[in-house]
Amino acid sequence: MTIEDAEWKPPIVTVTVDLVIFTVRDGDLQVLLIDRGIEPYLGYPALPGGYIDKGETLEEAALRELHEETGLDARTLHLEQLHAYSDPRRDPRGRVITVAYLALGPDLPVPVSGTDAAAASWAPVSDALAGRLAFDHAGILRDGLERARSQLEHTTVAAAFCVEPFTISDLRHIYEAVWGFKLDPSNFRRKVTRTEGFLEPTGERYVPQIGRPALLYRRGNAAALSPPLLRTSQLSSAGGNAADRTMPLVPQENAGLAGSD
Amino acid sequence: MTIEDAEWKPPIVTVTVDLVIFTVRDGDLQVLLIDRGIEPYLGYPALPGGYIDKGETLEEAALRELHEETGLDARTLHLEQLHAYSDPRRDPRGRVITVAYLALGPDLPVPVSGTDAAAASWAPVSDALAGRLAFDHAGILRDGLERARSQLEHTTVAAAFCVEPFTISDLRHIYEAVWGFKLDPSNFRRKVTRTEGFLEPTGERYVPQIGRPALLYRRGNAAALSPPLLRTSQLSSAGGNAADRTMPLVPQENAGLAGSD
DNA sequence: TCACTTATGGTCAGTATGACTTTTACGTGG
DNA sequence: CCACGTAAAAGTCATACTGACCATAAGTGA
Repeated sequence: MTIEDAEWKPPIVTVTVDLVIFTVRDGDLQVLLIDRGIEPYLGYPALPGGYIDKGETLEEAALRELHEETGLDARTLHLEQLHAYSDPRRDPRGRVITVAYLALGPDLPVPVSGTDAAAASWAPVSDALAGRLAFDHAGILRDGLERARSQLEHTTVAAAFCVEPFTISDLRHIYEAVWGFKLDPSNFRRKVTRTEGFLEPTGERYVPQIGRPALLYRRGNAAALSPPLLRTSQLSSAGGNAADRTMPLVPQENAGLAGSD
Repeated sequence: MTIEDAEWKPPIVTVTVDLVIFTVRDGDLQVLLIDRGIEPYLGYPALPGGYIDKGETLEEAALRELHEETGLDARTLHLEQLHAYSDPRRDPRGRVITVAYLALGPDLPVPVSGTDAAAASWAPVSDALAGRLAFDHAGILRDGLERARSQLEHTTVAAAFCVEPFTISDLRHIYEAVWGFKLDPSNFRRKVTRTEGFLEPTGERYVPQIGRPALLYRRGNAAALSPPLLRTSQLSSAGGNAADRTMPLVPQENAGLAGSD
């Protein structure tokens, strides 16, 4: 932060936050999108977001937008900064830099159409990426997806997708929805139960319509998963039927080192 | 990015980039700092950085500042976005949001005092964190250190610290400097040589003053390290002498999930 | 009762790793 | 020329973790 010349006027920049809000509904990963009510990109789906207010941090702005769009707060879900996007041509109206946040939460009441939530709705990530999104939001969504997938490897955030109390199958379904392929139930159970502080048994159990009752758990207080639960070459069909194997949502992963901009 | 009211004026924000530039010199991790020539924080050490210019991306701004401070470009080193810092009180002059970048490079000619590099110099990270830094740069530096340490676990960036060609010992010294403790030479060798694409043998060898000559390598084209090279409980003394075990540079790690702001 | 479904638990081989030992290849000083 | 010191390179071995797979348990409904 070198300021050599007191007369120098820094370029005018507008700063916004955009939110990649993920949940798992009906067995697949969904993202909250709004329909843009104004130009540019009128009518296009876009990530929710907005300007930062004077005197608030980016994270506070993200939480505020989140609350406006979904009625949720930080106690219910996980929020983390994703990346800042700054292509000078990303917004035709001028110089707008956006800082994207990733929010992960359980399948909730459905977007409570808040104040300015014009038409917020959940869409499967695969659908959202197949169509067009406003601005550079497709790229932001891709980055958010990759971050979410990576976080599941190294942390216990997957539990943030679950409504407590939950079963190990519920948790496994989160992994399967986010990663896009099936996991071996037995090996998955071994991993998560042996990871100290991932799950906290409630003693209760859930009796389903069919099949053996499952034990119920709550989130533990561990944040990190070490050793990690890697998603390399997990191609198990878990039922002998290759047809129920879900395809990856995005064909190419960006496994690169450098942060893109 | 919801813009409901065309009359609404977004708050005025200034955006800067700050750089955490690491290298390994004399066996320990050093960071490039400048001495602030103006208020606020006159005379305090600070991370190099500056305003973004009109029409350039944050990454371009980071590369430009990097070049001004060190004379280096992206071909020589690794650059990635770290985090955006937005506390409204982080700069007493007003609303300044900064996006920090992490740069990793080999020990080079020394900072070429460029145009506005008032007094740029390398300082051991432990020293920098022990003293005071301008603004919130201590926190940024801590985050950069943690990111660098983590990157060494999962990627091959450590090679970005080495001048080609290099020996496996050179590479191991990078890990030891960044992580702050010694590694077992034999196990380290096994890991890096068996990781496809990490090292590319040159066929040449380096004949040192003492000891057996070492083979020389160049960077391979692999970016990811899987399985990762974890730094958990690596407490080997590598020579039987506990005294040469380096202490961690920072006592407490922030291993949390959520992005801080 | 059996059939069906899912949860839970166990086996076993292959891989990766930490701790440790052994051998190799230099320069150097007797 | 040889013993010595040093560090690289290579090997050993027990343990941990994982993927693939098999077995049993605990419910519901016919």
